[in-house]
Amino acid sequence: MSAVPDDDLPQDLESRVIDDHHQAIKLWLRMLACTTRIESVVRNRLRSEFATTLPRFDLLAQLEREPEGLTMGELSQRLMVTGGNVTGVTDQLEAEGLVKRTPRANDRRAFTVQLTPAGKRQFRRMAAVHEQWVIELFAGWNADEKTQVYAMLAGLKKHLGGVDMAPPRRSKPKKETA
Amino acid sequence: MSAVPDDDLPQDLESRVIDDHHQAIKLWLRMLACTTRIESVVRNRLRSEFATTLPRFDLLAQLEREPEGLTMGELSQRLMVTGGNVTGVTDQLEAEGLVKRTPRANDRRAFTVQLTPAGKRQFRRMAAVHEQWVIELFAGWNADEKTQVYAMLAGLKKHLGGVDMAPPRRSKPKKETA
DNA sequence: TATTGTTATACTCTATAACTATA
DNA sequence: TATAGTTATAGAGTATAACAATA
Repeated sequence: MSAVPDDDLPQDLESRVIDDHHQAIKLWLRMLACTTRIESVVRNRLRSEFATTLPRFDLLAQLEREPEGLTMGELSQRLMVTGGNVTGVTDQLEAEGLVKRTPRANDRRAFTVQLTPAGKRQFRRMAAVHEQWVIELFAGWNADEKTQVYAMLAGLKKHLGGVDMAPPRRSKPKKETA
Repeated sequence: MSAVPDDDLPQDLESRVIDDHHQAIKLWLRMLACTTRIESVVRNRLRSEFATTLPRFDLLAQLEREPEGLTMGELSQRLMVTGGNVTGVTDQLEAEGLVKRTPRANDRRAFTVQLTPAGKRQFRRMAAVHEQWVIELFAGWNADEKTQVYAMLAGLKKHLGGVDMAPPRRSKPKKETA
């Protein structure tokens, strides 16, 4: 049926490739298949092993590296989600005793959010296991391959930083905000 | 603040790296940052340019490469989502006139789902633009780099096929299902 | 008036499970 | 009894917008 039998797993998103030889698309679909799979394994394991989610884990990770704490706004920026979401996740973590909000002396609108001692312990426990998972998931690559891809991704990431959400003009450029 | 200034974008998920030198974790976070960014650009543009979503686009793509059509169950497998979701997406696309369900002669429980002529036209229009986006997003890599990563990802993907959702036993192996 | 954070709401995406109609 | 598909429901994850308190 398909003119391109490809080489491995047939029944996943990568098979979205039509019958073409378009390098970028094929690369993208394969890369997406890998990250989707890894992310899904991590999410599942975080849920079954620690009854938590990736956004919660990420929030704790941000706090772990800032012992001084962060404001809600700073968390929102770093996690790249809107403020309402940070409020919700923080509420949950605070109810579980893993983080605490402390009013700021100089600006009574803002809080400092920090890990509690229990939060620190819990996060470190999770982070250690999480790292083993990632090591396991990337065992398909040896150290050299990992280093190589890591270096290449730096270039891609830098490029992506300059790409706009809005598509580039395909028809008349129309004076470009004149 | 952070002992590892890293090299580029400071305020995103990659900054989830703590101050360690753990190769696999650093690689994973950088890879995730890239794919998240690309996926988010694609989702946004699909919405703003074509008022559609990635799952809808993916379903159309599956049908486009199978002119004979697919059953709901086959779509479910290929898109790696449960049946109820396929029903929902198919309902929407059918309402928009892009796909059609045809009862099967031999098994009256099942349908053949196919693109309508309008669906074919619409998908091809979207696919062409989508490919340009992906080319633009991967312009940070030259042809050699793309080829190299594509090849390496094959190995990673193959490895991931053998990784279980459940974490490997970390304590007593306990007879391993005897 | 602008900013910090919260609340309310809604939509996408996905899963599970009960259900219908065939087989 | 098993299978194909649907329906109903729930929950994660995210966004927008109106709002309160403070700056």
